[in-house]
Amino acid sequence: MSKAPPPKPTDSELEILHVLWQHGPATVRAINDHLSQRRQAEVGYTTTLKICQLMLEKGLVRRDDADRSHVYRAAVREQETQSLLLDKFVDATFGGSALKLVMQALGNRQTSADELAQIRRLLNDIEIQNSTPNPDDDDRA
Amino acid sequence: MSKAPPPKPTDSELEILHVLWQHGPATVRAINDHLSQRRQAEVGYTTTLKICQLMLEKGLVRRDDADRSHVYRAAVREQETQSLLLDKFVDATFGGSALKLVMQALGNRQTSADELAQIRRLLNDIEIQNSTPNPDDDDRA
DNA sequence: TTGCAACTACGAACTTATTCGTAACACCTT
DNA sequence: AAGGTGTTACGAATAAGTTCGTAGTTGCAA
Repeated sequence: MSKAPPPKPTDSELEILHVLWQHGPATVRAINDHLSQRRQAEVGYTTTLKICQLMLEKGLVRRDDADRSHVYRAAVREQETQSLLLDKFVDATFGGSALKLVMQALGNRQTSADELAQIRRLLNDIEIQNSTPNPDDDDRA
Repeated sequence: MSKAPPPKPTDSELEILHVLWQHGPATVRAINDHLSQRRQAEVGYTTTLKICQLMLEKGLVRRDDADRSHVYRAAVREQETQSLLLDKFVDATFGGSALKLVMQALGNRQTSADELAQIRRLLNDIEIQNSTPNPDDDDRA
């Protein structure tokens, strides 16, 4: 038992992570510019700075402070973070049933033929995996 | 423009809504019992009461106060509420892409053959609807 | 070298959500 | 009628997240 995993990011933190995932390492200035563009209203510079500092303490980002303008980069992967948030959301909103969530997401929404095809492909992959159990499976546990 | 729609429920409020959706109208006592069972720890009775009162003000529940023990019932539908929360979640976590969410939900998770079949059925239904546009569509908008 | 501009650190105000204590009230039993 | 039990109403403490002002520092330009 050495290090605790990074906690669930808050909404504001997630917004900053999106910027870092999409554009790579960035200064607070750059992050703040992206944020201000993404939203309707301007975001206070020190607000963004503060959140970056909090995220650093939580281990959600790392920073390079060699230069005067520190450069922040994501310390958590996009997929893993989304998966973590998804788990909590499924539990809270759909009583833990990922199936209900998927049905709702597909049903109450405009989904293009292309997207449907992608999902079909994924479904096929999953069924192939299910029907041909890999003897090496215990390696990945 | 007459009445504002009920707002997004918080986590605690959602937990109470789950109880009401599942068991129908209930007193605070009954709700609190369900909540205490569902969680590991006991929930304070007045805590549950307070949240019910706040939900009443927000329009998330209605209540019948004819008897001394008021009876609360959900004022919002399960599906609509889940859809509302899902929208926000998809925006915040997956940048608005429901496809990414579905892929993640199916990919990073154990999904049974039965569930996969259900999704396939839904996919078929959607494609049929897409290919045979219904002239009555504007009735449902 | 002086002063301006940009940056970091820090604290405080504000908001929202959660939890619970206490008071007041009604009903029932004795 | 008195007292106990269960209920509602309300206020307050706490916690987490967000926002921003201010102070202090650094580097650069005039």
